[in-house]
Amino acid sequence: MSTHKSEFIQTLVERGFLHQCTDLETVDARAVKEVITAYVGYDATADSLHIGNLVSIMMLHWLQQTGHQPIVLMGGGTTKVGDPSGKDETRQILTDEKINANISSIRQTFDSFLTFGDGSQDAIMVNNASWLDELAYIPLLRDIGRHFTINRMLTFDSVKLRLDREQPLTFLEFNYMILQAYDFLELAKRHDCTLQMGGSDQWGNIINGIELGRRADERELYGLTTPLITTASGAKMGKTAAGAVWLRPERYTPYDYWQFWRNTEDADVGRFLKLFTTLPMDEIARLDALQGSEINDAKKVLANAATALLHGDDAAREAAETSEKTFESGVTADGLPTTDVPKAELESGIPLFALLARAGLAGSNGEGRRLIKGGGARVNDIAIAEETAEISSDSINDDGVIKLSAGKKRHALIRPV
RNA sequence: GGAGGGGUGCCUGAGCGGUUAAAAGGGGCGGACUGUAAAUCCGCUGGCUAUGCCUACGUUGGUUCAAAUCCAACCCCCUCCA
Repeated sequence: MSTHKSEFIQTLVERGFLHQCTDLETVDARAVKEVITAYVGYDATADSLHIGNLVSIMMLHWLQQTGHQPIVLMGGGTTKVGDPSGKDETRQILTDEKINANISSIRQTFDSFLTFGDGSQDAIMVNNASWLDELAYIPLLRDIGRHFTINRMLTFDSVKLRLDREQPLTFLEFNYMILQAYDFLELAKRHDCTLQMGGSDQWGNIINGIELGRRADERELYGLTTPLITTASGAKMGKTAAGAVWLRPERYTPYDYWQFWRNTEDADVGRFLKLFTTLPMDEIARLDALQGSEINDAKKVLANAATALLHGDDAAREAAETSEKTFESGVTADGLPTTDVPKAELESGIPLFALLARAGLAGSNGEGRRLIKGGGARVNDIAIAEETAEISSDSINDDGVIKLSAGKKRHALIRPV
């Protein structure tokens, strides 16, 4: 196989971003001679994106780095309807204020990966509410609906799978692909956007946009998808006990984020370095070749690089230091999550299980008790086995805090105030 | 509109009058082994300062000493027919 002509496609391929493309040769050729404008769409259902979105964010990053223009499309309009994909959970109706607040919070994440501005290669963020809100039903049916045949819509996986499993598919959901197709057409008209990127599950929706572009406006549009990233064990990435791994620090601290990457499975390190860091390929090849416990060094590099990319160099360094102290030197690090407890309360003694719950290491007092019974609870690194043990100010260590641990990895500090 | 089937804990899914805070598996948490990895093995997995109390099997009532289990109405889902 010959290598690709454009830096953009070359980068995507060698780093493992490319799953499918509607016309790789043409996109490759165009990327050589002109600035390509491409977009990825994101829903605004929460105030933060998560690890699952990171692959496409990195792809936008490389798009810009290789000389092209990224568009971040926020689904402000589609979120108002509620994303119909997934199960038939009751959709949360979000208010406009909430959606807009979500969008501005999410925007901050993109500032870490993209350069926004007015230049030809500067990224822009747009909200599909600005056109979807104004759509009128009859004109939409007449101008857009006429280009879709039910016959064809029924062949798309998103629809077909649902029908095959004999699961209900509402008319609303059925229309979702039309709205997304419409987004692509609108972006093509407004911003001369010619490429839509997304996860492999978006393939059908992307195709629809491309077809609509050709039929409604004689535009030549392209689509490109990333593979679904799973861990080597087959688990969907980014689903941890506490829930999703969020990208906003308010939801998921830089320290936890660093730890998330540090705990990558051996088999995933090379792949993740390529996808989630911007380290040069030869450096990654060297790290990927490490064997046995040396792989831990590669994991630290991964954690440092990925955290620095999202949260900045300082935050990454701090997280690395806290981790080093906690796991390798056995020193109490002040970068751990800290809970303030009034001195007076400590004087009179607090049951350990309650303190574990307050520090967030246990979800309830009962869980705290179970943790102690199971032998996973430690105070200042000393295991406590007595379920009703009380902690008082006697436990305050030389650093003026009490260090609590749940298992080997989860630590927190109690600070008397 | 008619005829059937079904709604159980984070998820899947058993139970079909008391011994049921509810089998089993998954997931999660903890322990052992390691390298803050994987695999494996073991324990735990509703809440409550707790030999007890409270809340839970779609909703609301009822039968019963006793109901997730029986009855009624209602809500929701699925299949077939129209």
